[in-house]
Amino acid sequence: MSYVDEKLESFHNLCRQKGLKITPQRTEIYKALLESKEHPSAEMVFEKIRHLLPNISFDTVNRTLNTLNDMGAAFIVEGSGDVRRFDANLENHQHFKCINCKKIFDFSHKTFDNIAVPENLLGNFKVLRAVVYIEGLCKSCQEIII
Amino acid sequence: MSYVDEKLESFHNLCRQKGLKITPQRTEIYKALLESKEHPSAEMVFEKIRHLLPNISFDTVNRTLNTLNDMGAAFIVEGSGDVRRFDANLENHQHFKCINCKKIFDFSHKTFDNIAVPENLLGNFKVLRAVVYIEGLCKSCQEIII
DNA sequence: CTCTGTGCAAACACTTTGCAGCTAA
DNA sequence: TTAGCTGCAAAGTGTTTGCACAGAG
Repeated sequence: MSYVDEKLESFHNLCRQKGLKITPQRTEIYKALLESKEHPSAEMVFEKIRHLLPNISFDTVNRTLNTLNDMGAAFIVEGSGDVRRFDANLENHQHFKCINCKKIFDFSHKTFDNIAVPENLLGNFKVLRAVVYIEGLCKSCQEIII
Repeated sequence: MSYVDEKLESFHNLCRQKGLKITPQRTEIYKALLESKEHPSAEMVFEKIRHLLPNISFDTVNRTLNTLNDMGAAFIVEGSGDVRRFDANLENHQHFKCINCKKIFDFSHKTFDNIAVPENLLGNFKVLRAVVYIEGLCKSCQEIII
């Protein structure tokens, strides 16, 4: 079974477990997100799958992406301002975001996986996600802007 | 000279340096942001200063906050989704954001200041900001949601 | 058969823009 | 005086909601 098929199967299991129905839309949206490396926005996912499901509405895409985020099958990429971007890759990895072209680049730096959350926080807060996130200019934007 | 006055003076210097005019609106908006600990949104800043400048428009507040961000006197707080929140505290510190009530709590953890950016990133990207950001539930929201 | 999900449209919330008059330098 | 700034209004952009019908379980 391929990687995507495996992921799809556990996604379907997660749906069942949460009492959510497995619809072609949900499946395609999840698959599109899984296969994309660009951390797409709702709009980008919509464009990606409208040829597969010609009748799908943008709202369904948007709503479903929120559902994926709520159920934990994907998450909204951290960032400052701008449109929501989604990521179905739950493996430990970090993001570099170009503040000019808004492209998001994955990178993986062991030290940033499971960074130690300070003790005094743990007492008062329930930590759900500790994220290291880097912002700057990507190669091509550095050249353009100077 | 008080802390706020000092900050205000260097803000005014920064304005002059960038060729931006020092207007009462700009000053009050910057001051409100500086004195606030809640990482306010444009709306929150607007509410905070409208009694000082009764004729100020929301747009000026919003526009000015963007200007502060552009000129480097403040920045947009990282997060996932939601309204833009601003911070004029440029000192090293980290944020914990409650995903339920959206409150942002500052904390300071030496290890997270100036975290070492991986070498292979530095070659390809111009790093402007490396952020550690923690998301979860604050004490009161943990109790309510359960 | 039942109950959730979808598509459509409209509403919302937040942010940006254009412009005329105003004001800091 | 003259650039840049402000206030107002309007337009944009992205996201959410309400509802009837369709479709998964």
